[in-house]
Amino acid sequence: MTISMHQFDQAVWKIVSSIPAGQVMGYGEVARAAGFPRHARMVSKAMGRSPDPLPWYRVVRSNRTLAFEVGGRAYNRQKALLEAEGVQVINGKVIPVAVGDTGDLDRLLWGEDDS
DNA sequence: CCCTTGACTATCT
DNA sequence: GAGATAGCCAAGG
Repeated sequence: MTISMHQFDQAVWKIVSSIPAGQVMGYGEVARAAGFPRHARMVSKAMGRSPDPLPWYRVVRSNRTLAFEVGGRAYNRQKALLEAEGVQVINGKVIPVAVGDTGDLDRLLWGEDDS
């Protein structure tokens, strides 16, 4: 018989729900962890098919950016949820809690400018 | 069966 | 670092 994507879905749900708060995973990472490399695009569909709410907002692109258009509705929702867990999101880019202070970054995060 | 879509990724310019 | 290009793979029309 055919091995349906059911397996994939279950694996994805399990992995995504296991992502600790304040941490994020890439779509490709999730797919790989689920045992289905190169199925990054399917991860989103699998999450959408989940019967239970998942921390979908902890899943980002491989380059650590949000998958939605900056400023978009879904984007703002994901950004808010992430920041509620201490994860900074600047212009679509996700910054982990343990961010190195380089001064430049400091200014970026605090939105400071010359005076 | 062919073509389009998409919450993607890697590589090159 | 940003934009373009190619590869990827399942689902739906």
